[in-house]
Amino acid sequence: MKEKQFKHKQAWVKTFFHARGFKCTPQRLAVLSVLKNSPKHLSISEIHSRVREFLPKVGLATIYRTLETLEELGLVVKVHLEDGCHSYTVVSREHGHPMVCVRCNRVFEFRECPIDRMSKRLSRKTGFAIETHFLQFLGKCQDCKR
Amino acid sequence: MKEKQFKHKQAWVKTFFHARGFKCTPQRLAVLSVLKNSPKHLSISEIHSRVREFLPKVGLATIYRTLETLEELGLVVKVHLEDGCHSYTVVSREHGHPMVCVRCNRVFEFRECPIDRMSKRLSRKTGFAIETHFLQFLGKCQDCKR
DNA sequence: AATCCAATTGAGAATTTTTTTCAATTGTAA
DNA sequence: TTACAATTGAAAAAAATTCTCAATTGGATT
Ligand SMILES: [Zn+2]
Ligand SMILES: [Zn+2]
Ligand SMILES: [Zn+2]
Ligand SMILES: [Zn+2]
Repeated sequence: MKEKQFKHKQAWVKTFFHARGFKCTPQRLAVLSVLKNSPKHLSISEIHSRVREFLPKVGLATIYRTLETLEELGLVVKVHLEDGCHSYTVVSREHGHPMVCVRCNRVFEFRECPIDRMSKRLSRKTGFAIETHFLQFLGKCQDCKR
Repeated sequence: MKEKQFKHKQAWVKTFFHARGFKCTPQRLAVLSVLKNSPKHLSISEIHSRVREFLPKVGLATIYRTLETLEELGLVVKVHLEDGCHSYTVVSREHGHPMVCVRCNRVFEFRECPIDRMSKRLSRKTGFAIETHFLQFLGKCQDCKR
């Protein structure tokens, strides 16, 4: 059951890569899988060491390259924190925004966008043509509250 | 007139530093002034070289330390971009959000916060206690549109 | 105005992070 | 299977950031 779901996902990813002209390599699948299986955002070196558990000879440069690719494909995003913006998390395909727990580092996704609806108003008001926005919430998750 | 305003601002900053237990040094004033006088966001090394026009012997480490301080004091913020989060801009004291032009790099400030009002709803809905949020708009300014 | 002291700085070294290079490997289309 | 462009690993190079420590300095106190 779990395995079937896994295979299904893998297949989907494979198609996804091919449709965009990228090869489906074990390294890319591993990085994606590591991120998908982590409730917390992960730094580059955390990703590296976790990937190495599966593929022991993967180099750090490959992690950098892979994350760049996955980010470009919209499968992962950088997590922006007070002390730097060097960790990553997966995102669903729909436009949503990460809520990051500053205590346990878990990332939840808020699957709404409060910005969309106000974009036009902002444009009208300021003359600025918004193309994209970065929105991220920092706080405490249900478990870490209080 | 302009000079008077400048002096006034300087004095204000001095008080601001002192009230928070920081010294008012030429280096800090220079970094702040460089950022205030730049309509565009600036990278660390851009800041460094501009500061050096006034104070030729300032070291790069001082720029790092100063930016950390100014950020902590809420006088400047990091600008987050697709390809990294390594440049800075000044912000007004009120809570607002930067609109960054991806063409000319100028930063405008949207002096409203669309998030405040929805924070409670989000909390109620998700159980997540928002402490801060990070919102930034990317797009084209009036001059760079079309 | 002179003194004192903790905070800050400059210089450079050290460390860490990121990018580059290139030969070897490997997905994938044919 | 074969062929080839894309991708990778390994190592070096480059860039970014932090650290150390003696010297300096802002500002409080006299
Ligand atoms: Zn938590
Ligand atoms: Zn959004
Ligand atoms: Zn960032
Ligand atoms: Zn512009």
